[in-house]
Amino acid sequence: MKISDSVIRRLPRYYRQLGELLLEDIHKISSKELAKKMSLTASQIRQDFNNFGEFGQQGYGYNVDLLRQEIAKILNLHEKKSTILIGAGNLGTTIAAHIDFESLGFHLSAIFDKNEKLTGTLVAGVPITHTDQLKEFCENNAPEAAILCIPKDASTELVKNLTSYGVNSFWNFSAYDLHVDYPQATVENVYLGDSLMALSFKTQQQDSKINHN
Amino acid sequence: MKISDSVIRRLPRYYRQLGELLLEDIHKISSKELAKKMSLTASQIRQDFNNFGEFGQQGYGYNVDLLRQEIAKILNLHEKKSTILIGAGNLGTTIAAHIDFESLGFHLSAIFDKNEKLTGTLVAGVPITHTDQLKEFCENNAPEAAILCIPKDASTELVKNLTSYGVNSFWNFSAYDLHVDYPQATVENVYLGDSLMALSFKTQQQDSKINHN
DNA sequence: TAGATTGTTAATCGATTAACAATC
DNA sequence: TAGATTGTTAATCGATTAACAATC
Repeated sequence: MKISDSVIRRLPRYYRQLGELLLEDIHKISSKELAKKMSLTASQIRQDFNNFGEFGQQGYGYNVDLLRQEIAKILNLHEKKSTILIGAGNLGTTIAAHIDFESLGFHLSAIFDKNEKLTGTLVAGVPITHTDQLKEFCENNAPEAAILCIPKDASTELVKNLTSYGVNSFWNFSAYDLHVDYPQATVENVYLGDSLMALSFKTQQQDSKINHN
Repeated sequence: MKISDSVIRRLPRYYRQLGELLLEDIHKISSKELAKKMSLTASQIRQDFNNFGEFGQQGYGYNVDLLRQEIAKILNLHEKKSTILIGAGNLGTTIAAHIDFESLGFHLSAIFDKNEKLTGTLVAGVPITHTDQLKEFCENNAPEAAILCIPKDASTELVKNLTSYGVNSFWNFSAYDLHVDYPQATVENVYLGDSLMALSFKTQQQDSKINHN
């Protein structure tokens, strides 16, 4: 079945929210209560879940622990996908250090940078390897995913190479619309700038609303 | 008029894409051509623009420079909103250094951190101020936006204070669903983890599709 | 059992797509 | 003028919401 992008975007939110509930020692929740917490509707939540199975119990609601595990399965968080990060600059090192890959379904196997001076330096416990070794590493270790923290111009060529080495998941921070031809590839583009522009727009909208009242 | 979230999310993409076109010295484009480049439909693009005005010319298309300027106006990129960043840790300093605030409609006025050892250190040309000074700074400088790069637990209290100091735009990296009660507040939550989980899901979906063929 | 809440079907709403007159 | 392409109205599609029987 085809899962819509709207649903895909809500799945991680459910997963996070259920984690929060467990921290508060809440182990049972109804779609109505969850809806209130997440600014959704109970119908929407039940529709979302019913894309994947029946996780609740009539008259009772949902078991938080169980539901969270089910969503983890749906998101495939248990299969730790071997991942390489390319570009150990400011952004790259921060991503490496800041993201909890293991709990998100990934494992950071290697970090590459073309700057020889950085070779061997540890970032988040992973030594930086020179980009020259990229092909060999991929042939030996078959990483599934790559995180791109390199300038825009370098990305196109690199992605072409990486797909030929068998990498087909891309988490792209290069601030441009990465479009990969290979049909088996999956790309998740992150544009922090877009998010900030959206904030600019929404703030302005909010201001004008207030001034008109 | 109420602008839907779908449209808001596309506006920065248009802005970026038009910038790319200018770099390639392309100054004229039709909705059809733009649609192809952005994987949208020509109708959708024209509908989007017509929320805000008439920017094209029948029989010709759109002037890229002009259209880009119009979208900049719509996004309010020209009004440089005074902004403070809170939390000069790994993520905070990277955001400060990596984001081109000026071209996105913001101006980074100050960076705050509670660690006294960091006070005075320059990050992206801006000296770190101790959090004790936050209230005073806001009273004197009236920043409009705040970027939150602090742990989740500290956020709720901080946001409460900031709203009382008149800050009502929040760019939140604290990895939790920031929900601000104040009706005049605008929040843009960034969850890098959600994005990575979405990649995990989409990759799995892609894999199963390929295996079924 | 009675009350609650799910799973699921039906109705509604809004966003996307198609069509076409207006016009450059 | 003829061709192209917009702006805009109408049709379609898909997502959200409402309703309710099933059932715990």
